[in-house]
Amino acid sequence: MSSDALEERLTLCADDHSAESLAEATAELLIDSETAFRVAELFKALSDPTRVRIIGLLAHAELCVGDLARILGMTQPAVSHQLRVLRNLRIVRARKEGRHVYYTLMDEHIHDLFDQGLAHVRFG
Amino acid sequence: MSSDALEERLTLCADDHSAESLAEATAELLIDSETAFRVAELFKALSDPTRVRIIGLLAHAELCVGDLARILGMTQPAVSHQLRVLRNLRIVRARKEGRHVYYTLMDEHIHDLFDQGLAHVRFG
DNA sequence: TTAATATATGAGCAATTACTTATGCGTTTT
DNA sequence: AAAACGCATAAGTAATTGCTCATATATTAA
Repeated sequence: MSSDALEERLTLCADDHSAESLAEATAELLIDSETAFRVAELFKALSDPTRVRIIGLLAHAELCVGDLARILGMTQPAVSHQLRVLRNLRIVRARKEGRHVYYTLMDEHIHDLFDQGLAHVRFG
Repeated sequence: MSSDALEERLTLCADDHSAESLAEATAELLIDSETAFRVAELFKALSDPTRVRIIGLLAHAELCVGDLARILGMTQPAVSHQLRVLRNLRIVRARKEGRHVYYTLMDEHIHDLFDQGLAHVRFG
């Protein structure tokens, strides 16, 4: 669902630049502020190198907090803080087992979104 | 290319938690720091509500800076600053014509990545 | 129970961010 | 030529972020 075949890409800004006619022409194109905030929030969760590496690991393996910290060479609280960010935005899911907490990615949708960003950097 | 059918998702952290065996098991899964930085940088460009709205507009229309500012109800320098962020990361492309500068999204890959994030928020 | 382990959380700090106002540069108009 | 327009940029500022160390909570072991 990348681009709609029915609609051409407009080029505005030709003659009239009044706020009224612009608002009319772009009313449906302008993303409302709540949606914009939530989209930004989702991408923000993926916008830190540490979280990128955590997601990259959890895309292929279920890991507990301590092992994530050891693999990344970071302190346990630092990793826990980042995991909380990812949990709050439903990027990862936690499964408690004894005194360990195992993390994985929430779903395939997140996996795809992440892979697409990774692919864009690797073969872009 | 979402998930590889050949590989099962591992569950580590079973018995041995030594740094050596973990490093061995996850060596290929761990994203190198430069790649992690660049992926984070890409997502960071999409992680601000103003930039999300700009990208949402440019996904459907080619617009000059002044009109973007009018549509968004923001000052022109504020929009210019965000456009520079997007330009530096090759998210948008600028086309100069007279004293106007028209912006659009760089390519369909960016369009798809953005749409996927938007869809995840809207239906998901 | 007491001690040890695994994780989560709170406070504090340096670095970053997104805006503001002021101004500079290039293009068009008169 | 000068004036007006469109955009980019610089400096400054309040708010946010990602870490640190210290501590709280929960589970298992002795």
